[in-house]
Amino acid sequence: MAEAEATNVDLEIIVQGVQGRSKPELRLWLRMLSTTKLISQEIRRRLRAEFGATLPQFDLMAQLYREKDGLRLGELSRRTMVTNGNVTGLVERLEADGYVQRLTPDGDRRVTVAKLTDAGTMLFAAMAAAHEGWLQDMMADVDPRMVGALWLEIGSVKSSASNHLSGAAFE
Amino acid sequence: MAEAEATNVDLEIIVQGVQGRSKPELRLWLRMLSTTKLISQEIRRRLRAEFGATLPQFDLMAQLYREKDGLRLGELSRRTMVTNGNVTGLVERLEADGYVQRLTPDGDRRVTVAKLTDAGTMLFAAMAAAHEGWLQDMMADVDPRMVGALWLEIGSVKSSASNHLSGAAFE
DNA sequence: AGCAGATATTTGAAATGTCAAAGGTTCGCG
DNA sequence: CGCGAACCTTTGACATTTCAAATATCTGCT
Repeated sequence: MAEAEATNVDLEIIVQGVQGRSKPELRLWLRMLSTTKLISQEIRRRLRAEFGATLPQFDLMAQLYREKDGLRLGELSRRTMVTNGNVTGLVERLEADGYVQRLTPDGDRRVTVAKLTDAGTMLFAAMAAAHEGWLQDMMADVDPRMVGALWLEIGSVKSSASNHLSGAAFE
Repeated sequence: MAEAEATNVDLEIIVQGVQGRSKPELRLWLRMLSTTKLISQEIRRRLRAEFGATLPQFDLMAQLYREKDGLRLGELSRRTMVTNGNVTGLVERLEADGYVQRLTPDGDRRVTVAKLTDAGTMLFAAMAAAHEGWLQDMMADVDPRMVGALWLEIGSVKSSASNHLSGAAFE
């Protein structure tokens, strides 16, 4: 016995010790972080097991899927929130596997555009359908009204954070 | 002006295209993910800039900080939600920097216990204080009541996800 | 005692991640 | 025209990440 519940000690047992009590913002952050990690890891496991793909590859393909004409690497980088250098390698591997194609537009030779191949499009469609199902499954016990409410509330967190980034000086 | 808003195209422009509409669970997930990434990256930047530390190092030290007697690596792995192999390297580097100390208890020579050094304790205390401030700052625009509500609601998401993991078969 | 199986950590290969510096290309302006 | 600034991508050095296989050690059972 005693082996199934131990998994949930988590990050939430963090920091707060500095002087004993922990501020609500910190508590919320730790819970957001651990929840996101938990779900991400499950998705990663399933993508690997069922499709032999990684989560970053899935994310990248998701962006390309909606843009039939492909995207510049810099644009891909912004949308996936991944650094430029990283995108280079990601696309390289996906190209080697035949899911993505790289091309340089006539106008500007600095630019590289990445595009899904037919194989990539088909693979992604299958993964996306499964992915959506996994999420509904994992959130099955959450009140549907709460799902909508959470979406709004987290939006408020996101925009607050956006407005307080170090580089967000404005002008 | 007009340069501060382009950053927000995000992951939320993902998947949902498979057949047009997107399920609320998926929408919520994408927002959770992008929000968490946004905040994590900001924290990572600041930890690096102000303390020369990485986020995983911070997480690991946070766990050790609350356990004056140190933790076994396996326990550290569970609490930080990081794989065993990963903990090895993290502790190695922190030990090289003099913030963590590794020792083997008398009873069981399979075990390695990691413990903060005095330097590690002082460094972490400083980082934790700053970290808490950053979070309050980033969530400054969020209604305090919402912070509490979110904590509860995300708890419900977390426990639903926990109950639907592939490995969570039970018995 | 002695060995099979359980535990705990390390190692190794491959992918991802950041940042900073280096490469090309294009643009604007004198 | 011609050159420096701006833009886009790649490269290189490291840190983190996962998984699976290898090591070590301990435990229980005969």
